[in-house]
Amino acid sequence: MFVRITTDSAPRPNSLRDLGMTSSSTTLISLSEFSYKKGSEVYGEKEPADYVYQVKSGAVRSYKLLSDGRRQIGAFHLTGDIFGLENGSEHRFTAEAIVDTTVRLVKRQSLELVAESDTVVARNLLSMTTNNLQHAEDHMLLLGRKTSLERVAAFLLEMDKRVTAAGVMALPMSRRDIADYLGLTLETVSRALSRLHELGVIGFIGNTQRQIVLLDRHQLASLDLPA
Amino acid sequence: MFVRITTDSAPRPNSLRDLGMTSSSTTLISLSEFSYKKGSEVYGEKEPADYVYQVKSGAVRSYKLLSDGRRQIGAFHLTGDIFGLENGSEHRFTAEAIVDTTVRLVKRQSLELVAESDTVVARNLLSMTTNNLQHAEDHMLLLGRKTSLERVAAFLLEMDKRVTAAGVMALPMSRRDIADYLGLTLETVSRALSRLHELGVIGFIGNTQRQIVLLDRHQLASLDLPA
DNA sequence: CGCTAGCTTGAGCGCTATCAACGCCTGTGG
DNA sequence: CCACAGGCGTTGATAGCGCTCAAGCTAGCG
Repeated sequence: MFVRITTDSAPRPNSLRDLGMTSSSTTLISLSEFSYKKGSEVYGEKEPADYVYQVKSGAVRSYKLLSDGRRQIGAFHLTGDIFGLENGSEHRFTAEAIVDTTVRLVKRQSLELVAESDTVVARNLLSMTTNNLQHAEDHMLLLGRKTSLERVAAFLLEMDKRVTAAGVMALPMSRRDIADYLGLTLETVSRALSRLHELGVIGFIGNTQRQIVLLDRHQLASLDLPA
Repeated sequence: MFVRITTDSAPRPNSLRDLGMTSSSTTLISLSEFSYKKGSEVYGEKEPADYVYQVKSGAVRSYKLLSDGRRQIGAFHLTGDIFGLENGSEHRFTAEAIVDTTVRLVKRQSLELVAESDTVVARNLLSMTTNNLQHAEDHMLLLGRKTSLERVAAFLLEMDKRVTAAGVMALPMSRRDIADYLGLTLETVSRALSRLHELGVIGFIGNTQRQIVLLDRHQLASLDLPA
């Protein structure tokens, strides 16, 4: 079955290999792997975008910095996510490993070469870009118009869809990362989480505070988008 | 000369006609025109995205609403801008005419049909989507991390690039529209503009306050991005 | 075992929102 | 031609949400 980009439910290509190999093209895309230690940079803003990446294991943050150090994280990339796909020749974010991370990577140029002749690959590229755009559009609404509690609730629901295993969310990122993703300070994020805990909406597991159980998704959703 | 999407300076296709006609395809894309009165809706969020639009004259705002009325404007579309290009089947924003507006429109399906066989058109679609993505990414930084003065300064500089004629910016949108674009209230926008006026950075022309002269672009830029 | 990084919590402050009053311009109808 | 209403913008007073500064706690690690 072929992906139809004309529907909202079009699945995004879920691996770099898929991107290249569903193609009828005979061109082979070379895949390699690379590992980054916690905190190290995968690429920097304005650097030439020579590679496209997929998280094999670990987690990555993409962010922009202002000259005085204010940081806005645009996205978190978790296992399976593809990132670093730019259309121009330069990266528009800095990407950093949040924890020890292994990525697969392909040369961007080889991808473009295939896309040139292969409609399926080209459509997948457009589809991925559109998914990124949609995420950014939703995030603008959050950043521009939501309260701190709504932002944190929305964050938990988003992560729930992506990292929950056996009912427990294991967050790789720190409070500061969450804060810079949500346009808040780490203290405000911490207070919101405490409040959700008091309300019985979430629970913590273990002594690190990064394992969270969603006890009441319905109430969480109503906090995200109030009646 | 063909557009190369591999460069940052790739010009965006600047008309719907271009999108269809630079193509080697023999398929004809039917162009029609339609006019909207000030304040009327071009399309609503979640409506099927059957057409793609280009502003012939006037101005359009694209926004999302929360259930309690909070509004986030994602973009302003001015003369020449193409909007309503969704990759899914539904619009993700509501689009409204800010002033009396005339648009050109094409059926989305016909565009997709051409893109199917025509690499140039397909690349232009990707290029336009990427431009929208880049704008959204920059706007996330603004909404998440900039002060009110920085936001207004950034807004003026952005509009300056797009609507300035003979040194005067004629803004079609109200203070409330600007506020909902910048994630502020209209009072805060008004105060920021007054402050910029006091500082001698901008001037007003006429008795409507929508004609603005940038007296000191350099200072404005330094207010947008402080050292 | 002490040190550091990360998280929580408290106290106080400041920026932006809220509420309100007012002015100006425009359109409308007497 | 004038009176009036409504839309839009500005400005002031006050409030409140989230930020800043600070202290203290815990876990992990050398």
